[in-house]
Amino acid sequence: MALSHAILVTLLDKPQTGYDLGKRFDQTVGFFWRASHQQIYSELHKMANCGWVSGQAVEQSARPNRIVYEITEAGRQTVQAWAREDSPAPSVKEELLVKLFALGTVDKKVMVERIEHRLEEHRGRLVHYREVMAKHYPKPDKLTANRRGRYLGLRMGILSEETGIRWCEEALLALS
Amino acid sequence: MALSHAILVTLLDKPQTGYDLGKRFDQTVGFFWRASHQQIYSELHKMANCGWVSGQAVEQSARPNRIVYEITEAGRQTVQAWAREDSPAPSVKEELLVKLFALGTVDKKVMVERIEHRLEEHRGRLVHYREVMAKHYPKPDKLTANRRGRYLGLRMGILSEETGIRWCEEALLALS
DNA sequence: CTGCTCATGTAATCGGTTACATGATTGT
DNA sequence: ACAATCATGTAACCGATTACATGAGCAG
Repeated sequence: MALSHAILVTLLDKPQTGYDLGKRFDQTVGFFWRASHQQIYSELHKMANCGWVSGQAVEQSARPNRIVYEITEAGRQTVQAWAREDSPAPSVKEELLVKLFALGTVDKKVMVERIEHRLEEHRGRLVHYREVMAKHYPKPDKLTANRRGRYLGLRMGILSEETGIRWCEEALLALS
Repeated sequence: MALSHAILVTLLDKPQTGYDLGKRFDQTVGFFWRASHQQIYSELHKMANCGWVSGQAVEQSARPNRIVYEITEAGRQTVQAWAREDSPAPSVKEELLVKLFALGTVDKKVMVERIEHRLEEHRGRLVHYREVMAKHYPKPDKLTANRRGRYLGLRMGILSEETGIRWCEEALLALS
């Protein structure tokens, strides 16, 4: 289990529906853990069976009904125990880097284009992260524990993008 | 398909057995794409059916027989076509960062220990990468296309570890 | 009138992990 | 004596992706 924990952590904030979780995932935890809506819904059902969350249907007119999930005491304890465990090294799947290993056999022009494209993605995300930083964490020295965790996550995002940009620039230089 | 391509790329170098591939994966492409031996064997069977590789059994006395796989012309074309495609953004699963999002509810001391442990892992890998760099790429300006690709992969590894170290140090400071 | 947002789900399939199996040889 | 290395595989399971389905309301 692993996605389940990411969901529990998000539910610590406040009760949410599967739909809400899907959207928030894309903005916050999503950088470190991606999940599709199907996965989230099925995981919520499983967790409700385990008693880690409890769902409450909310009737709506002219809209599909919502099911708001709340973390239970058992769920909180699960999070605590999980946080105490050692985290496995992050799993990486970097297709672009695998392609680089075939640089002898592959058209160099195409690789340059791919790296340029990657560079643009990094730049776009970096701009976005910096905006979030300026807006939500203008003074990062005095923060509650909760917000400090999120701040550090954002810092990781910014450092990663900067490194990605530096690597792309270096790679483009080496291939020219 | 994706692991199949990582295998094909490795076979571009020279024909190899599933066992060899498993070991080389841990050293080279393995940083960007991890795979267990079971996965590699079953993938090789599939690829042999597709005609991307051809296997040749080698009898051995007092050792299990080896099956040496070679990339075929069809396999080479598959690599070419795949390299031309756009690479999806790398998928990330960073459990430690997810835990940070629960910093309000979780024991801070435990988190500090986890980050210290992560820091040591980064430092260890960085030392190793720098040794490989000094040994195999002392003069990185004049390289064949093939070796330049691998060099850039190694550079990515070094930059990532350095960034990881910087982030861990920053996080430990923020949590003290 | 086209397409997007809200909101939940099923089914099929693929990719990956874990556990189990064999059996001689070499190193500590 | 015990563990590791070489070398290949099967089977069960879990996790993730892709495709498909529904259906009202609202904006361009």
